[in-house]
Amino acid sequence: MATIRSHPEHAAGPKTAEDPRDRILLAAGQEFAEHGYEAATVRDICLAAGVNVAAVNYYFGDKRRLYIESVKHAHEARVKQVPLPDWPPGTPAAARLHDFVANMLERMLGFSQPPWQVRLMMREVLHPTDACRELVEDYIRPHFAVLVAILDELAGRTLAESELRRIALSIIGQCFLYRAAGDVVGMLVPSDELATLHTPPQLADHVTRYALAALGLGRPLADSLTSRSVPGIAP
Amino acid sequence: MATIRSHPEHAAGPKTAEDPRDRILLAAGQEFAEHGYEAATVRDICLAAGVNVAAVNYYFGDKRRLYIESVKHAHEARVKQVPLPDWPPGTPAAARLHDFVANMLERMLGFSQPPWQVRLMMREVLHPTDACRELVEDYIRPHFAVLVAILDELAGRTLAESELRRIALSIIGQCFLYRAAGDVVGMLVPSDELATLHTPPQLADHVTRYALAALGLGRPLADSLTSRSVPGIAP
DNA sequence: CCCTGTTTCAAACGGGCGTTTCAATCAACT
DNA sequence: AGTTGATTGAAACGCCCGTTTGAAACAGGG
Repeated sequence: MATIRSHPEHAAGPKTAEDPRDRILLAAGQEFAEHGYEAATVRDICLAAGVNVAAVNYYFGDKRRLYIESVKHAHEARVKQVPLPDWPPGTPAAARLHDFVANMLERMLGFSQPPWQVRLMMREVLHPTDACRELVEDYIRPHFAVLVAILDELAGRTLAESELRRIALSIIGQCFLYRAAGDVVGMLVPSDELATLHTPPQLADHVTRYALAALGLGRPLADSLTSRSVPGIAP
Repeated sequence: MATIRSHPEHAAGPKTAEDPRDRILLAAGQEFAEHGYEAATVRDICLAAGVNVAAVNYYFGDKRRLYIESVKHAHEARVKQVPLPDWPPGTPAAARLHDFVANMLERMLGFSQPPWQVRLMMREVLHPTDACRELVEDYIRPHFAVLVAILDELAGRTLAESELRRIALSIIGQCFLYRAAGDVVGMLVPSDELATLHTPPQLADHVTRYALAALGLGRPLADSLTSRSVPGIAP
């Protein structure tokens, strides 16, 4: 038995000590996020995970089920990573709106965490598959409800639920654009401006200010004083 | 041979509907829009176009060049199909803003034209390839400049260019969400509400009203509370 | 030790892909 | 008609895909 035990790397892999199943899930999430379901190959996934090609079939059955599992895995990790703020009672609705927007932008654009998880979920949002409905129910709808509640309070409970939803979607859309079409935004905006005015904190201020002004609760974006700068969120 | 019949050189009358090159471009645009570059197959494209598989190589060289040509083709067709309104001098800026938003929504969501052209361009925006930069320069940037000019006039030329760009992106983001994440929006909003309040005309009204209110030029969306202060945000 | 069930491995299978081949066909002109 | 060059067609090529195989390596209890 002169078979060469060419187990790829015992030390060079990301985390060789973990279960092969977890390593496959990690590598699959990254590959699917980067290239999409069709273009990602199980061979590349297994190479990155340091396992044999047969392992994906052994642990997950086939490529489709591996994909669904990796989406759910990334989703659950993300929920634990960036939870919504836990506002103490009495926190003003306007402050909660700003926190909510900042949280959403940080989750979508923040560099503090590996980007592939959000990229993977974005793919589901943009081109839904079987994993999408679960994602919406567990992850997106609760967040949406929180935003609607904040807006309801901000508007003094004078607006219809349908109108609140439209305003909520307007706010989400502004954040969504930067995540989904960030490359095009980068082409439309000078690069120096991009680095200074289109960062998550700056955008959170802008989106919040825009919403409050539209609701008649803040200073309008355009009046005689705004040409310089409207003070953002005071520390 | 690597010779490509890139364009029919003979000056004879173009048989528009029967030219194999055009039939391939049409079918390719639909297939690429539906399934994406990787998942679309040359065989399906040729089947739909009613030509032999060798034709795509004969006319375009390879799949990649066919893709780029089909994106440009769809783009040019779209520009001719839905041009920007030609406002007579003196048209109020607010009216032009509403027209602009309605035009953009109609172009993105309208049912009056085959949807695959916009779907194809959306793919480029969401996951740029070689064809993207050309698309931005020829198609998106001029529209963006028109929107910025409208906003500049609306704000009485008091806002910095950078601020105008941010507001413009806010407006575009709201429209973009419905196009790119329409499926998720459909899950978050009751279906009856979707059919009545989230149509292109209704959305155009909403987005315009939202922007005008934020600029302090229209009635706030929640106008019963305009006198209330906003603790925690504005000084 | 052997037996038993689980996990890993190299190799291969069948199929679909983009691409190429080359002979057949067509259109136009001499 | 014959010639020529541009198109079309059926078939095949080589490659890589997801998946399967069957045996080797491992682990634990008798």
